[in-house]
Amino acid sequence: MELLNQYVQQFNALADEFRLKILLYLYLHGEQCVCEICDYFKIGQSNISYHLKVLCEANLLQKRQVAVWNYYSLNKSSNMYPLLTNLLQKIKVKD
Amino acid sequence: MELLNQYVQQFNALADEFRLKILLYLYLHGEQCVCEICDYFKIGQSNISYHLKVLCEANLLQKRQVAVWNYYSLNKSSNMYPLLTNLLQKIKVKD
DNA sequence: TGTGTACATCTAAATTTTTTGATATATCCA
DNA sequence: TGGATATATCAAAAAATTTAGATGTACACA
Repeated sequence: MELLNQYVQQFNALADEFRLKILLYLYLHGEQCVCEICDYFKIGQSNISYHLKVLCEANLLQKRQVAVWNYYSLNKSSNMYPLLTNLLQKIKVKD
Repeated sequence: MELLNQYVQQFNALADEFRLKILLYLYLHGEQCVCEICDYFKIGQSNISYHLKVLCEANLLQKRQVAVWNYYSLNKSSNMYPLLTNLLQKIKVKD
């Protein structure tokens, strides 16, 4: 049941309004650093970091460090990437 | 952002090991009543009812009542049905 | 009508997740 | 070196979810 638990972790990462909004933001704007995401959402930095970590651990985001900045972007090699982008596209169009 | 919140609700319903196991059980065995599910999982009836409700409210399951029995099955008209069955098939094969 | 069964719902307790503020670490630049 | 910035991590509080037991309701059958 290891695969089942991997899905549980991924669905759990996706099951949060704020995290889906972060994913949508990165889908629309491409790779962004934490402070840009903080500015955009007007939410505390430690809270953003927490949600980014949940998304990274579920393998939905990837992180790239350049000097002091940590850039996050959708992880194109995730098994969920096709589903996720399909869904974000629908949200983008509809909302 | 209504669509986004619909996805949040659906992912949330899927983000639980026990609920995924219920879905897998119904995928493999077809429509079952609550007491059959209770027998299978050896878990309290009120707890099963709670999880079935979460899955129904996310539109992933449907319910059919016949006399005293409530039969639950995968909701084939859910937007998630294709994804869900694809995923349950993978879990079935691999685990 | 009375009894048993299947199930939902309620409530309280237990558990988990999320938020917030504080602190720590690393890098850059004067 | 000292200060500023970016970000992770920690710990405590707040909030949400899950579990378990009790109760209520509807139906079937004697």
